[in-house]
Order: sequence, then structure tokens, then C-alpha cells
Amino acid sequence: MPELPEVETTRRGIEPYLLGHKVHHVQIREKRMRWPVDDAVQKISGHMIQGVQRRAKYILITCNAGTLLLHLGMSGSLRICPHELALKKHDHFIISIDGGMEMRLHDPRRFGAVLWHDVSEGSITEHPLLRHLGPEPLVDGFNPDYLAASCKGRKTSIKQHMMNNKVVVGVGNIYASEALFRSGIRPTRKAGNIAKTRLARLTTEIKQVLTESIKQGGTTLRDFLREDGKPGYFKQKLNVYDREGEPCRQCLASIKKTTISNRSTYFCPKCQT
DNA sequence: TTTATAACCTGAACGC
DNA sequence: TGCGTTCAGGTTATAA
Repeated sequence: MPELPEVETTRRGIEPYLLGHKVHHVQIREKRMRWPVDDAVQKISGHMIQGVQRRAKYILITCNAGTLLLHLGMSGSLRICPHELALKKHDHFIISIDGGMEMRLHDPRRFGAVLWHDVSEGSITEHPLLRHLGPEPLVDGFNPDYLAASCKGRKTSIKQHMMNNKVVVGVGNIYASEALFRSGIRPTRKAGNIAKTRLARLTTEIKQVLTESIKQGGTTLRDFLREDGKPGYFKQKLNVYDREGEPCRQCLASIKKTTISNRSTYFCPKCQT
């Protein structure tokens, strides 16, 4: 569910409550997540939080004992709230901070993850889940030359290619469709069969759509809420995602829906070739 | 090596 | 109302 803008919105929301604050208590209410939650995550307890960062869709909460890795999966959200607020079903993991506040991970589908990377295990960038990730989409390393090189000889669809975390991180199902629409590229087109000028455009549009969405606080489709429980406002800006049968905002043609590797994919049959 | 598919899980929406 | 079916924003492990 949450894509990069949602995760970044969440990160920015929780950072002021965590950074420089001491963790008083850690509560694991449900161990059955993507991977079993190890008791080692308790090690953050008693430490002052020194960093709240993001890598791909992982949120990294660092103290001098190690780093807590959080992933929101498809249905996860983080919320900052006072200790007294009643717990909800699917509040699986809780960090109590000084001042009576808590950060709660709520994740009905439990595709999310809560992991501990101890300082003794070396740099967090060498964590098995992070080590092989491609570049962040908003950095200079993700550019037309890089994307063109990555596409060369690839027979898979451009949409699948851009959703591959080894190519570039953080581009999920919504923004893949949106960036391809803005670029005029049909999602089913083979990655290795697209002119470099068009890939250059795609590079720009990926950066653009993600940046715009972050400014709007992410996309709320069903259950994404920001750290303060409010929705994001980017949905109103979507051109194709979840708009099957509705008129294209550019040419009025009916938006089509197809399936690429079991994921719903939306495009305009006239604007995207 | 690359690509496609199955699997993880709950809940909302829909049709009958 | 109730039941069954389908679908959902992600990622890894396994198979082809």
C-alpha cells in the first residue's frame, strides 16, 4: 500500500517526535509479521534516537546500539499518539517515548516488518535487505543514462522493470502507472525496446510524480493515513490509477485496465504508445 | 542470469 | 442479512 511518498510522509511525520528522544519501552503485541519479530528489537529501549531515515520503503530508526528497520508492507501505518489512547486491533508494535507519547505500528495484513540490526553487525547499508537495492529515484544517480543502461536487452515490460527494486527503489504500482502515463509510454512495452529519449522523459516524470506526491502528503486510496491519522491528498491528482473507464484528462479516451504480473495496470490507449 | 509465479494475510466491496 | 468471491498500495522465495 504505501509507496515511497507515503513512507517519506510518514518518516517526516514521526521524526520530530523521535529524534533526540529516549525510548522508554518497547512492546511487541504480535510477532507474526512478514518475518517473526525478534526480541532483539527491545535493544532500542533506553536509548536516545539519533536518526530517523528512509531507504527505499524502509524506515530506519537509529540509536547507538543499532538500527530498527520498519517496513509498512501493503497495509501498514505508523501513528504517533498519547499513551492513553485506546489500542486498536492490529496495533502490533509500540515504542513508548518520553513525554507520554507512543509510536504505534498498525498493520492488518501483517506484510510489514520489524527488524533489528545491531551495531555489532556493521553498517546498516550492508543489511541483507538493503545491500542489493538500486538507487533512490530522487538522487542524481538515477538519471537517463543509468535507466537506459538498465533497460538494455531486457525483455520484461517497462512497468515491471521500473518496479524492480534492483533497478530503482520506491516506485510502486500507483506511481509506475502514473509516471508511464506522463511519459506517454505504454506499460506493456518491453523495457529493452524503448528509445533513450523516451526513457529520459520517464526518468524525469518518475522524479516529478514522486516529488509532487510527497508535497501532497501521499496518496490515500483505502487505508493509508499519515502519522497524525489524516489522509494524504494526492489521489485527486492521479491521471490513470483506479480510473478504468473514466475519460483521459488529456484526450478523453477511456482509461483501460490490464494486468501485468498480477498487478492492476492502468493506461490511456491513445496517449500511451 | 532473467523472468514469471506463488506465497504471505486481513478486510472491504460487491454480487447473489 | 448473510455468504462466497474478488481485489488491494509490497516483497521474497521458488520455479521455469
